[in-house]
Amino acid sequence: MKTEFPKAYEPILAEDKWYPLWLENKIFAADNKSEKEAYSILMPPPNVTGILHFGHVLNSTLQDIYIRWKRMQGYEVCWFPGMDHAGIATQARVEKELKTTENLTRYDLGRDKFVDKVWEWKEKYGGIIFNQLQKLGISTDWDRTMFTMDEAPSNAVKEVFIRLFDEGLIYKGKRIINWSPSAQTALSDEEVDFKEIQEKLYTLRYYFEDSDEYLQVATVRTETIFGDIAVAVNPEDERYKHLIGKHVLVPIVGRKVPVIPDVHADPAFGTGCVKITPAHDPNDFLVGQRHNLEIINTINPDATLNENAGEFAGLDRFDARKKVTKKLEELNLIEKAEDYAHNVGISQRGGEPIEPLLSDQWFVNMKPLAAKALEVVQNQEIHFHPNHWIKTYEHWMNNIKDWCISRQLWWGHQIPVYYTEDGQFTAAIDETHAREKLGLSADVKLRQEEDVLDTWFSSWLWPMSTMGWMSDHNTETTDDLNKFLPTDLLVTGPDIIFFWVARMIMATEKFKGEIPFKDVYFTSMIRDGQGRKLSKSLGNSPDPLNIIAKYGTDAVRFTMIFLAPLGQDVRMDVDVDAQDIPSMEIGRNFANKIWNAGRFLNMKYEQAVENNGDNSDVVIDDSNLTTSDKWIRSRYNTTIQKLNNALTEFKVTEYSKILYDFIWRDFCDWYVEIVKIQFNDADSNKQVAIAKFAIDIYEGILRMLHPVMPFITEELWHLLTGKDDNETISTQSTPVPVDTYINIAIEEKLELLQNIVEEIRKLRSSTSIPPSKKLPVAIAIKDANIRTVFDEAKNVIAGMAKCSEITIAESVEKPESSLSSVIREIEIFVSLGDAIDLDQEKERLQKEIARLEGNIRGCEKKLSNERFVSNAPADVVAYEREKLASMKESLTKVKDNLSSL
RNA sequence: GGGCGAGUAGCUCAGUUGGUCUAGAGCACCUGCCUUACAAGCAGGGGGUCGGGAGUUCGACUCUCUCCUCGCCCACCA
Repeated sequence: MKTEFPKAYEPILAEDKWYPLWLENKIFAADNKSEKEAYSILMPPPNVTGILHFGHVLNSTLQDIYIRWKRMQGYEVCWFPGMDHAGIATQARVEKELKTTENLTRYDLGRDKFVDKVWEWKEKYGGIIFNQLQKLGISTDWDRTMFTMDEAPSNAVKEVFIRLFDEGLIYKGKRIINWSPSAQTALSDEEVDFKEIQEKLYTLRYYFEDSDEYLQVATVRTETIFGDIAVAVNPEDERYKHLIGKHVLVPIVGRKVPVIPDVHADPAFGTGCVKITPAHDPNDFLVGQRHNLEIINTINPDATLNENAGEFAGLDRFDARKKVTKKLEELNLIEKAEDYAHNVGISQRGGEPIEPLLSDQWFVNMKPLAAKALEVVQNQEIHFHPNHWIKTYEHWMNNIKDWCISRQLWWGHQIPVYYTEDGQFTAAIDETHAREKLGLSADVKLRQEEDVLDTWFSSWLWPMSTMGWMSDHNTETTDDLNKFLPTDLLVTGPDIIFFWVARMIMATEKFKGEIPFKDVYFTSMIRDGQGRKLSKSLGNSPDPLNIIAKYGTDAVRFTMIFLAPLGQDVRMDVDVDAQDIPSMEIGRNFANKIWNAGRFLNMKYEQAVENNGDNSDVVIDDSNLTTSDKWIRSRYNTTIQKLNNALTEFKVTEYSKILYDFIWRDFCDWYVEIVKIQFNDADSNKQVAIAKFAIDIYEGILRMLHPVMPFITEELWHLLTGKDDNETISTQSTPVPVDTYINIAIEEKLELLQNIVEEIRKLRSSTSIPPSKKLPVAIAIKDANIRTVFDEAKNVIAGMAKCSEITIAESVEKPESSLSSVIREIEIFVSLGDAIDLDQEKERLQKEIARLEGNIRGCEKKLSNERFVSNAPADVVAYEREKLASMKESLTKVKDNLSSL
């Protein structure tokens, strides 16, 4: 029966068919009790608000390649999927929706009802990205999908908080933190980006009491003068030394403040005098602590000025700045105003300038956690790819600061701290335990801390909590933890090396005494044709699903890998209007090439069976293989080795390029063409064997290719093997290289044969003879070994190079009216008859003579250099000698050919 | 200011420990081909003083120094 084999690969059919079958047959399900060696990956949990972008495509494809490759190698594979509750982003999203649909704020609803709303939202929209990820064909164990707010990981979060609290590593403190006025919450240092902004730098006059004399003090933020408590000068600054201890009046406010000595004042900057506002500047806060200064808070959490700002109270900080500046002008208290470019901290979340704000927050003392985490990376227990990220990691670890973990949000893990009315507090899993810890009776009223934890506080436990650690406050170990921790690979962007990678290492070392993963693969950044990062706000990011619909999942996966070298950004031309990325043609064309090769081999096989019956028991062994067959078998096995090495070394782009070159060049361009010729030449009873041999290699190609192109390989594998739909290539073994099949000598001989074929084509193409016209060709080969191979492959050469007849001999007389060429001492003659253009041929040969003479001169010069001959390795010298002799021999032949014209 | 990465054909990039490199591939370009697997294809071709300079070496795209350009990260600017 004929196999139904469409002319072109139609991705959508394969994708829609196989993914549901894989799920149904539980191909991706992991067994933590399996005897097989484990291989596991944690998916970086996408945000619950997230939608698929090309970063996910690259990242997921990389993970899937390793997961599928290891699965085929016989490992017990587990890919843990998960989703992140993304505190600020999600809360903001739901608040916005609440506003537009019901015109309500979260305060209108109250905490409990608002949190219920977020859960509702999550149930409705939260899974979108998982459906999108499934379109990528990724083989995660979906049954293990976990959400950071689920009960099990939430319990782990509580447990860790309590342990760190009890150990004194979590503490509450009044500090200057990064405040996001739009989100009304504190942010960690890592959540603040610095941007250069043009503003005015005002130099203000701080008059001495009862004097016309004044100090010049520069500031951008005139609205902060209400919090001024001192003016600092550098203790070494000769200009001001004598003024230390005197007092000046804060403009407008009129408050008498001291001139104090502090190194914070840089004599080289501005006037060398700096106003000190401890409540609104981190450095000023430190100055304040050193000099025991009062702290006057003048800004509200919503970034309006408070009652300490007098007539300016209630104004927004930026509005207030304008009005205060105007007033200062009116009072003639501004010495000068200059344009000034400086860096301003911007909230990664809201995009507005952060406000340094003094408030009570919770912190983790990170120093004690960093030492071990630094060690395991430095001693290569954990490998970074590319390796150079170690330096960035070391720098951060060595300068680690306390982590501000409290957020003034409602969506997140509420901090498990309980307060009594008289201010005692402790961390506990619930009120009962808290009372116990504080030694209180059951009727004492407690209040839970209202703040929630930074989202990353759950993320850093991910390696443990996904596997059930402390899921019930009790379970230190589980089958998953025993089997799959440490995980093998983490694939993520270098932008979260501090947010996530470093902290996972710290937490897993601290609480489990293990590394969380063995290898970390840092992905490339995807950029558009102009080098800009793909982003929603720039409008240069097409929906990957549209691209997939256009080119097919496998094509997109392959192209991404093909274009994304380890450690370097990827540039792709992007047409957002057309929702197109033209370079995806690379993968699509490749998929089509693979498809058609399969279609052709299948056709030949069926043709052979039709002609001769299914004599598939014909033995295929060295006795009936041609040199060409042995060549492709050698190339195939070499390729398997190279692929394994590439993946082992995390050179995934190389893996894709090796596949591309081998399949397209070696297999399709040469071997399939050779098969055509051998098939036609063969006795009819050998045709089945010829087709089968080629199909066997092709089937191995499919298995090599499956990790990156799962759908087309599954489809073709079934078409060729006729297996039941419930079987899958996913669980077949990866090809294992057979060393004895690798034969470099044969590879070299075939390469020479290819060169000769190419040379004949080249000679032909310089003429006006139609490509379909066959011409007589004669080849002179002195080397008997090579001649034997060429003799055997006579018909192959003839077919590939369009020869009407072909003569191969030790030496041949140059035929009349022929073009000639010499390749590695092998002479080729193509007879043209009347069509020959003698002048053109003479010119060509003269050029060749000049080229050879030039090379010979270079070679001779090298060899006549005493120091080269004595210093260079013997084999290099020998090679040069051989090359020289060969070129001289060739030169003689070309000269003879010229003179015979 | 500190650190990291990159500069090779018009574009995107390979180039393993310095010597089979007369520096490769894909796309783009030019010339032929609808050769019954594939025009999403086949065959052939043009195109680069490997960012500049210096050094080490018999020999440098590859190592060292230096300069220039671009990108990223960290720190910090009253």
